[in-house]
Amino acid sequence: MPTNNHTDTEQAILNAAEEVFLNKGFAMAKTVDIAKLAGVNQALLHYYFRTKDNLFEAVFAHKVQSVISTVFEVLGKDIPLMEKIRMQVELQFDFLLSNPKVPFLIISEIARVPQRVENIKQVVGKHVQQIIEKLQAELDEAHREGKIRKISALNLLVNMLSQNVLLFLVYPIFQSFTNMSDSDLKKFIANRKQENVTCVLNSLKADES
Amino acid sequence: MPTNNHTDTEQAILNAAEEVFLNKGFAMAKTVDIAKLAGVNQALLHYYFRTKDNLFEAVFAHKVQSVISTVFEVLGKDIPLMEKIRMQVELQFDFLLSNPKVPFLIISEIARVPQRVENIKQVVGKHVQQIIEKLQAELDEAHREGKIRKISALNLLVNMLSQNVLLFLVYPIFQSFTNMSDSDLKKFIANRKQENVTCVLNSLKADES
DNA sequence: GCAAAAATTAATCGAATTATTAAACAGCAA
DNA sequence: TTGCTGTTTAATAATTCGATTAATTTTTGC
Repeated sequence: MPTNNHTDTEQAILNAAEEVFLNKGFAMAKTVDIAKLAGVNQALLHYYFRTKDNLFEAVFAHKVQSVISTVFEVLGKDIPLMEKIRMQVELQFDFLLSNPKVPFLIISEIARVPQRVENIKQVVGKHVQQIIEKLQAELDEAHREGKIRKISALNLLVNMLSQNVLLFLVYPIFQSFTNMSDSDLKKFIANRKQENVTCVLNSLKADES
Repeated sequence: MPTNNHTDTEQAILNAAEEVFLNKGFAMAKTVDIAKLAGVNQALLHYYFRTKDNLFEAVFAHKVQSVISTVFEVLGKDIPLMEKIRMQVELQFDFLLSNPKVPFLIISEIARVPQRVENIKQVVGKHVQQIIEKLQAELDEAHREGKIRKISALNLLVNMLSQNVLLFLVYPIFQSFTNMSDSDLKKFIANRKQENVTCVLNSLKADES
């Protein structure tokens, strides 16, 4: 049997591991399954990563990185506030559309190892904190100009994430309960992008007296 | 060593199991831990429940039941629509406040056994479907009267659940990232109740031309 | 009180799964 | 050729964890 070079095989293992860990979480993922999916032998996992933990670590770190770099990319930019928020919601949504299982991975991993949170924070905490401060300043400014109600950046972020993330955690339940076909579901989800933008922007509207 | 009677011990085991399953999910929960937390020997779990699966089943069914009976209680009632929606959001929120780990339990269980969804549907699907239809009729009515924008009951439900549920799935991350003290976090969460009501109600406002 | 049943425990078994090693071999570069 | 890297197969050690068993204590009914 011909062989691949180092990086090809390693990448194949990583891809397989990502697939399995995303769908099962750490505890229910079997290294044998990962090996099988990667089309390699179990011993190769050991050769490249030594332990299941190491392999998971590699996958997890990569995913967290992609979340952060994608999901907060826009907020730091210099764009008009409303435009920026709309883009941010859409960007988050698109990311989730291509990575629907990532929220589950992160949540279940934090349930497994609560200390993971500190771990992540050390990598990206500073960055996130700066973005929040900048956003808060812009929100305050817009509020002073009477464009939006008074709102904390934190609450706005929670609103955005809530609207976007939960759908991808629960759509299997939804599909079943509403007897949607797969294509119906796809339409429903596609539709939620606009709905989410609307909700988030509406939540900012100045109070009516 | 003095002993408890049957129901006391059984209940102690159930309580311990609930605690552990809620925090870890099925796969990561260890029967030894449950036994230790209940203050009994591991073999007693088998004496009362025979298998880990049975024990989980008891906990899970109970939780699902409480979700359904609490969380959709108001929507069926005859109350003015806006009032009803506000109450519904608050009721969901209060439930989550007392049961913050339930969403994680349900989501992780469905990831483990996808067929669980059908299971739950058979118990409560009919009920939920009726509530959705009733709600849709009321929404259509209100739209005709120009009070709200056109919206599907399903989208409204997703909005409500999104706003309420996600917070409880991610607050550990939030707390860490924002360096909130426990009491700060408590305040923030308490505050979200009003924020969620506002968001959901705002999302219904008639479109501006 | 006493015998039978119920409750409980300690000890360990067995299955599943992960980690590890050994031996062999193919491809390739020096 | 020689030697190195990547890879495979095969086997097995180690571990984890749920399940079982057999013995012990407690409760209950008579």
